Formats: sequence, C-alpha cells, structure tokens
Amino acid sequence: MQKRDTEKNKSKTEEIPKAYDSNAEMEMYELWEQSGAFNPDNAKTGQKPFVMTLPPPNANDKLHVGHVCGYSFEDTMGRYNRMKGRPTLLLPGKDHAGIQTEAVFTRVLREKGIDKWKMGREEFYRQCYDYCIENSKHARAQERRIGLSADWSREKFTLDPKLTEVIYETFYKMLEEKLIYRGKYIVNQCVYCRTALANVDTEHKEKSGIFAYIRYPLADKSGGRTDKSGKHVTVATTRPETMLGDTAVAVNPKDKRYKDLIGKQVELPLTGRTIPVIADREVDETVGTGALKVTPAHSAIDFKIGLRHKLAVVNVIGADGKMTDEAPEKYRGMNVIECREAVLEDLKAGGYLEKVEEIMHEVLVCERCGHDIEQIISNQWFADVKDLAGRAKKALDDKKIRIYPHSQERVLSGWFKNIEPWCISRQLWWGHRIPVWYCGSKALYDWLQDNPGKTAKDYEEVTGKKANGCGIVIPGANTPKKCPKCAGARLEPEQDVFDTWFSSGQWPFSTLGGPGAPDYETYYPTDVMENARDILFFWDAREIMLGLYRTNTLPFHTIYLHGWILAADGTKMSKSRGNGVPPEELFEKYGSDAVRLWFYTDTLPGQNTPIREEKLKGTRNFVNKIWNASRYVMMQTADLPEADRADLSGKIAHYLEKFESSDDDWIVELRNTAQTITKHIDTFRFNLAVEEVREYFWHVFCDKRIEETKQLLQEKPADRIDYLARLIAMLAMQMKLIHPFAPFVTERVWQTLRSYGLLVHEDELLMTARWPVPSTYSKKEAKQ
RNA sequence: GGACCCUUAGCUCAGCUGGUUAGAGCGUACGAUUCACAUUCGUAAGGUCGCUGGUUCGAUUCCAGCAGGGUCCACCA
Repeated sequence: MQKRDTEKNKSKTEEIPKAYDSNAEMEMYELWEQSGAFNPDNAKTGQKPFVMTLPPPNANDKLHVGHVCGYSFEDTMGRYNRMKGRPTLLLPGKDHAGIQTEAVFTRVLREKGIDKWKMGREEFYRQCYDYCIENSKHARAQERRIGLSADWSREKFTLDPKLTEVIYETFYKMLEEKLIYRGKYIVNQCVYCRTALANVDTEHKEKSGIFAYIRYPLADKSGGRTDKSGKHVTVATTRPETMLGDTAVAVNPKDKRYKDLIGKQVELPLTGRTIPVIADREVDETVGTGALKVTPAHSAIDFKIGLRHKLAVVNVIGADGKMTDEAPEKYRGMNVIECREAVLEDLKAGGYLEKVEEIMHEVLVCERCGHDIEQIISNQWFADVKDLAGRAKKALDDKKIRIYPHSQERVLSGWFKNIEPWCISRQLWWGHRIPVWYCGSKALYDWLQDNPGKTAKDYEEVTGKKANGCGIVIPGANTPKKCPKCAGARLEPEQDVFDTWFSSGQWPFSTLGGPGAPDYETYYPTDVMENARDILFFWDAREIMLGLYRTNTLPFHTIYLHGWILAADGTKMSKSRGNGVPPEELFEKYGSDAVRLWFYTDTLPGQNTPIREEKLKGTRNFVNKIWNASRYVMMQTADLPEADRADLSGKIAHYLEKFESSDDDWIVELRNTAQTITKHIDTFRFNLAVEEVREYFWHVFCDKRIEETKQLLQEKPADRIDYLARLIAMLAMQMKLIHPFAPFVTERVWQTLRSYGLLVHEDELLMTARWPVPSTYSKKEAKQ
C-alpha cells in the first residue's frame, strides 16, 4: 500500500516540468476568469471597495508596450487590494478616440480607394464602428495575456448608449448653467483634419521659415494713397500672406521711433486699403521692427488687440486652409503656401519688400496629424472651466489628490491656474454628436449671437435669407417635434461632435452608470488613476474637473504616472520609425510575468527607459527560479506515505495560521520582508517592492533556507515533516507576496501545491488568498 | 520666455525623510557543478556618486550657481 502511494506520488512529481512554461500562462487566466473573482460583486467581505476605471486604449488599434506596461501596474494594485480583502473592481474599456480614429479610418478607406465624403456620414460611422469593434478584440486578447484581472462583465466603450446618456446629461447641465456656450472666437484649425482643436490638441514644433520685412507706406492726410514723402513703417512677419487680412499696425506706446505715427493711416499694399497705426502695450519693441502687423482673424494675440481697439476683422483664410473671398480676388482659392509665394512676389514687384530672412521658429501643428495649424475665427462650442479648474487646483494644492511623481502636482496646478475656455466642438463624424437643435437654422443662431439685440426678422432683412424659426438652441438627443418657444418645426440638428476628452473626462463615473446608478453608488469614487505622463492634461485634468462638477467629489485620490518605454536606442518608439516592439513578441519570448517584473523596476514615475532584452532575460530567469525552487520543495514530499502527508499538511496550515505571531527565526525574517514589501506597495514604490521580493526569494530563501534545510534533513531525519512544513509554508507565503507582480507562475505553483494536498485550509485560488500581513505604516506617512 | 526632470560601476538604472567599507540587473574575468534550476552556484575586477561653492560634527542625499541631456508649457509677430 505504502509502496503504491510512493510510486503514485513519484510519477506525479515527474510530471512537474523542469523549466517553467510561460506559454501555458493562459490556463491560469481561464481558472481565474471562470471563478468569477474578477467581479467584485462576488467578494464576500464588507470592506470598502478598491476601484480603478482603467484608462481605455484607443479602439482603432492594437496595444503597444506602453499600454501593457500601464495594465501591469493597474493589475498589481488591483490584485494587492483584492488580496487585502477589498472588493476590487478594475473596470476595462475602449475609447472611440474621435479625431485620431477618424484620421486612421479615413486613411484605411483611402487605401481601399474609397472617398469618405462620397460614402457619407452615416455609412462612415457604421463602418468605423465595426472597425473599432473588430480591433478591440485584439486589444482584449492582449489585456488578458498580460494577466489583467479586470471585470469583463462591466467592460465599456465610450460610445455605448448608457455612457452617451451620462455625457449628455453633463452637457445639458453645463448648458443650463451657462458653463457651456456657443461663441465666435479665434480657434486652432487643422485644415487637414478639417476641424477646430483645443489648445491641448496642438503642439509646438521647430521648423524653418521666413521672416519677411514689409513696408507699409504712410498714407496722405486725406486718407488716400501713398504719402509723397516716401515715409513708411516696416513690419516683420513669418506669415506674409496674412497681411491681406491686416486691419492695423500696432506699436508700443513707449517706442520713440514710432511716436509720431500713432493715429496715422498707412497703406496696406496689394489690397487698396489703408489701416491705422495704433498703440498697444502688448507690443514688444525688441521683436522684429517693433511694429506689429495686426491680423485679428488669424492670430490669437492680434485677436485680443483687435478686441481692445475695436478693429475690423478680415477673414482671409478659410476653414479649409484656402484664401477666402475677403482676400483680394487674385489670391482667392489659393492655399496658404501658394498665397505666401504670390504675395511675396507681388510685394517685391511693388517695391514693398525690404528683405526676407531665413529663420528657425516654432510653429503650431496638429497633435494628431502633424500638419500646420491655422488660426481662424469661427463659431464653436466652448466650456468655461475656470471655476472648475479653480476647484481642481485647490484639491490638488490641498493634497487631496496625490500624483506620483509629486513634481507633476505643481505642473498640473499651474495648468489649472492658466486655463482658458475649452473648445469642445469638433467638425468630425466620429464621436458623440453634440445634442442640440437650432430653431430655424444654425446660421440664424450664430448671426443672432454675433448681433446682440437683433431678431430673426432683422436677420432676414440683413442677410436676405429666410429665418424659418426664432433661432434658439434646443438641447436634446432626439429630434424635438417643435420649438418650445415659437412652435416652429424647422429644426436643424448640430452636426459637430464632442471633443473626445469631453467624454473620456467623465470615464470614472460614466462607466459606473453616472450619479444614482447602482454601480455608481457602490463603487464611486474610485481610488487610483494610472496612466502615462503624456495625457495628464488631456485626461486626468479633465477627469478631476468634470468629476467635481458632476459628482461633487474627486473621482480618485491618487494619480500614478508610469514611465515611457523607449526603443533600445533610446528614441521614442513609433510606427513611422518602425522601431516599435509588439507586446506579443515579448510575451512569447519571456512570458508575461517576466515582462511585468521588468516594468516594475524600470518604468518608474517620471522616468523614460529604453527596452533592454538582457533585463527581460534576467526577470525571466527569476520566474524560472520561482518555478524550480517550488518544484524542488514539492519533490521532497513525493515519497511521503499518506499518513505523513496528512501530518505535513496540518503542520503547514499551522505555520500559515501562526505567521503573524510566530517567533521562529526564519518566519520572523520572512514576516519582516513581507512588511517591507507591503509598505513599498502602499507607498507606490513598486520597484523597491520587487527588489525586496527578488532579493529575499532568491538569495535568502533559495540560497540559504533551502540549502540549510537540505542539511537539516540529513542530520535529523526524524524531524523531516517539521522542516518540510516550515519550508512549504514559507514558499506559500511568498507566492502570496509575489502574486501581485507575477500572477501566473505563482498561481501555478499554488495550484500544484494544492493538487499535492499541501494547502488544504487555504483558498482554492491564490488570487483570492489573504495577504499575509497588515499595512503597518500610518496613513499620514503614506501621504507624504 | 517660463517650469519640471535627469547626470551614481562598461551598459541600463536603484538608493524613502543626510550617518559605518555607495547597491542591483546585465556585461566582464576566473572557478564550480552526476545536487530543483547551465534559465544554476561561487569568487573577483570595476565608481573623485556632472562641476563649483555653501549649510552641517558629517552630503551621493539639503541649498545656491554652473555645464550637459531630456520633457512640458507659452499669443514673440
């Protein structure tokens, strides 16, 4: 009987493979998923939930290494808190990513020879939706592969009807409170994407350009043509074509050179117009010639000067980047580059061009497509977020929200301080349509806004167009039957969509159903927001503001910003460079656990790290070490008769139960290590936690305790069961400590231990096992 | 123009609130290994902790300045 058992167990041990097979990781994932442990509703404790709404990757593409890096940190926090007994919700999702997806899918269509404009909005939307749903499948597989313990039953897409409803409610509320309004301002226009953009959607890029010095001759006293004296004022500009829209020349009032010119008229070459010379304190005497050509329609600073001096506005560049009908006939329809050359040529021919310098300067480009931004005046929807930003700033300054790294707190605070109205409308098809209707027409509404005090009747008289309504705006998702004010039935829907960040800024509560919904009541506010530094302003900032607005609560108390992963040569990974490393390649070569372990040590907050294959080999070796040490320990039990095995199992349980109070030297040492690890996780120092884990497991447990146990077993064979029990208990404890970082290998060890009947009183799954030590640091300490 | 970060061994980086011989991984050199693991083990070499001042009994750690690298913000036409 005893012999048969021995043989049975021996053959069982031989089944344990010699090297850890990371390709079998997904077997463990299936185990977790089937258990229902990802869903916090199944948690049995009454503790406060731990919640993270995971930043949704763009639905239009596969994940890159940066995404799986973020997921690794998110999952570690989730698993740790779940083991601490908190019902844990990691809520996954995908983002429709408005402008970017529209650009990507437009290109996809173009490659197939399909023109988006011919296809039409509805069909485009339908196909783009399918495209995103299809692409999301791939991302979802990658999310599982990295081990993300997310609640898939709650997965969301930003365009889901329920989320849309919540977002619309926010809009209606802000509209009613006049925090959202439609207005005519100078905005950034990407003529390539054909839409207005918020400041944050643009970036500065150094490019070579020209600095043209242009003479504006003094007009004679009658306001007519050139003064015979030949006097002139020279302006310098990088954008000569915009001179066609100039309505003044501004000089600093203190500038002696131009003192006499203030109030006089100068001739604007090529246009037949004359414009005044004005004095404005914002003009910098040291730049260029000290005389600034003022183009209110196409420069933000000029727009402001224009408002101050009530200057006329001449729109010469259209939303499509072509010269408008307000430009002299010759230039109409040209794009800005063509027009620039034509203007320079004509200025030269007329003797107005003094000189042209080649310079390097910063230009605004579209954050998504890289094309030059045009500043134009147009009617857009704006959110006045000044008050919200003030509240957000206060919360930040009061340390109600902590950012890792802390240095970003001041950066974000400064951003809140200098906030400007946020342009939330985009002239795109892909996104949430702004839910308003115009009585009569949008044109009527905008005309009435531009002409305060006027009526629809005035509109008809002035423009010669039919008003067809009273020109009010009617909020609502569905077509209203008639105008509530004038009962008119001619209602024009708004075509613009929301800025993507208006919807993703509501992610922490929109995904939970919004205020009042059961999930919201249970799981809001969330705890930690984890993402990369590059979307701090886009995303975290908006979440704080809109969270405060809609819920009167901060949506989370901590922002953890993981570092960037660069290509091996230290440059940014990018598709165009072709130096990106697909996550799959890393998973296959090293296994998910090894990839995760590398992230924790190298992609620290505020740090950019090149991908290092040697390091991944190192972490893979560590994973294998975990496996082999466990394999050895388990093998020691293989030849035990059943009776001894039961004895062993009981003693292991005893060690585990007494873990917090034991005075056994080895256990005390492990407990201290566990406390250090706990403290590091609680203070978001994942690198130190993993260092501690590795140092202890490899160089203490393996190199010392296992080796010493080998000795003891030889010297005192009678105490064999005791020694083995201690060793196995120590192993099991460490599986718990390592699990948040390397979930797959530790779960497999756990399962193998269980299949040997060695963890009879412990949880079936390691992922729901109890964390072995409490947090010992004080709350105060953690906040510092 | 403003702000932030980085500069520590050949490489990539740790080093929390200042304190005995400054650490890790990888790499290098030499050696071990019929033992759970060659995805192992041992030993060793290798650093004026960017530079210059300051605070201190004592600074890689705090402060100031400088140099180099990186990032972000910004309406220099």
